[in-house]
Amino acid sequence: MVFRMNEPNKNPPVPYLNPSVTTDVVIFTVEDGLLKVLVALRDKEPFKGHLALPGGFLYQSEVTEAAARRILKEKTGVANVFMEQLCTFDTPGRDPRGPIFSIAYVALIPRKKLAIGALSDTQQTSLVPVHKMPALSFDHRDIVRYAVKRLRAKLGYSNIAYSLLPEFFTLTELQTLYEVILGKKLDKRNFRKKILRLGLVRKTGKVYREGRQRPAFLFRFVSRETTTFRDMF
Amino acid sequence: MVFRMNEPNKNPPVPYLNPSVTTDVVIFTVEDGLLKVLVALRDKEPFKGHLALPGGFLYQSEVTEAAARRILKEKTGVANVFMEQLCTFDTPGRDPRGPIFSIAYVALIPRKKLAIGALSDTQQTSLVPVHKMPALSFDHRDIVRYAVKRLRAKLGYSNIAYSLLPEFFTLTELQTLYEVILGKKLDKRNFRKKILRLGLVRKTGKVYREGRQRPAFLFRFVSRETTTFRDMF
DNA sequence: TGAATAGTGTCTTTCAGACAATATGCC
DNA sequence: GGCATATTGTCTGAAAGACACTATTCA
Repeated sequence: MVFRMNEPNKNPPVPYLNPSVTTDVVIFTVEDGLLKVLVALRDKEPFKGHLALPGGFLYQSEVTEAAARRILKEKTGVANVFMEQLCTFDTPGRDPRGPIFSIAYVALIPRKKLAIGALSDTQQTSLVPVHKMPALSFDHRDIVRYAVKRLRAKLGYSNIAYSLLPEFFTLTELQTLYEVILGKKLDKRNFRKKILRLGLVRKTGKVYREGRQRPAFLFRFVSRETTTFRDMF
Repeated sequence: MVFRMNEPNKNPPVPYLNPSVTTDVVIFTVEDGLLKVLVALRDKEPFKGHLALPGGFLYQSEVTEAAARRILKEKTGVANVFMEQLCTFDTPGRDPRGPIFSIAYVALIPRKKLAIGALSDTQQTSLVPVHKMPALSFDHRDIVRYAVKRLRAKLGYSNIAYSLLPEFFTLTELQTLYEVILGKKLDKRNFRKKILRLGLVRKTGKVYREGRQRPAFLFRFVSRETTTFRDMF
């Protein structure tokens, strides 16, 4: 049986700090050509009715990554996606209830994998573009800003983008994804040179036909293993 | 008054997980041309008598960076040095007492700033080279390995090295520091080209005279502000 | 054959890496 | 003048960035 963690100790049995720990997840996806983050309306105090990152306290014997994956599943219906630890936030005053640490995670999910229901009003969740991030509860805006920085940085030297694409994709699709995440246009020839030199993707024999134009070759990532947070450097 | 955090809840008043949180600090310094980390003999169970990173539970109302700085002060007598958050480690089983998270920090200290007493036998601390890291308690060896990775990576694009140098230094001193941290020799001309192009250091009018050879110009970092963990990308 | 997107090559600049001779101050 | 270290430049290859035309398929 699983128990939900209690509210932070207001009257702890001993006069020591047992800081409460929450996990918050920055869930990235791409929709309508924009990099978006999933935010939810809080149904409890503090900040009831305000937007925040999905998150919550840890279950019994739960580690933070498991908690992050559970939250991800609850909010999006998705499992088995790329996720890594971002950072731990413990700035004093970040939670009005007292010292509560947030161990933040980052997840990347293709838009079409997100269950429609997960974004319905009943779930009180929505996707907001990172360039128009509204005010968020706690220090969640800082967390998102930091997550965006790291996502953009990792894009340049890792295969992190595979998480947002189907197994087979065209180089145009890949480039568009990069442009959306980086927030700027890229030169088609230079992009292809760089991507192919990195050796992360490989051309398959398949082609993609849509519309009446020339078909595009489909590529795939050589490896779907993504470096985890501990390999980041 | 400050209270020390208790041992992790063995019989918690409520059946929820309030994970205990410790802070561990990877304290880097350079000695005898080697990059070294400060480790201490544990005086308590678990792993009593074994080597571990300096660390401990949080005091009442203490945030992790404050705890890390307190631990740093206790072990080395040093304050006001560069320190940044590394990562949070919560692998199940990392602590035999149960789920105890470690929020790891990295600090850089010039060897001569380390109080001699801090390294005496009474303190049970010693400096060990990173390339000969002995077995450490908990998962501290992983933490050190990750810290080294990050230190080396940041060296290439940040002014993090300033923490290990006096305000004024020669380019030869700077190069030697880089060589020690990276664990390899660098070409003098290429190093100077790169460092000067980065724009992190600036030549001062001063010169450094020692021995009977040509004096060297002294440089200083343009800024002693180091990007913090949240600006890392 | 026209529409629409796919695919490709060159030039320039910058940077990394290999490589050695000259400059300066002190004794 | 000799010693010891400081300082400096060139060449080559790799990669980034600017830039425009040809290729292919289908309607």
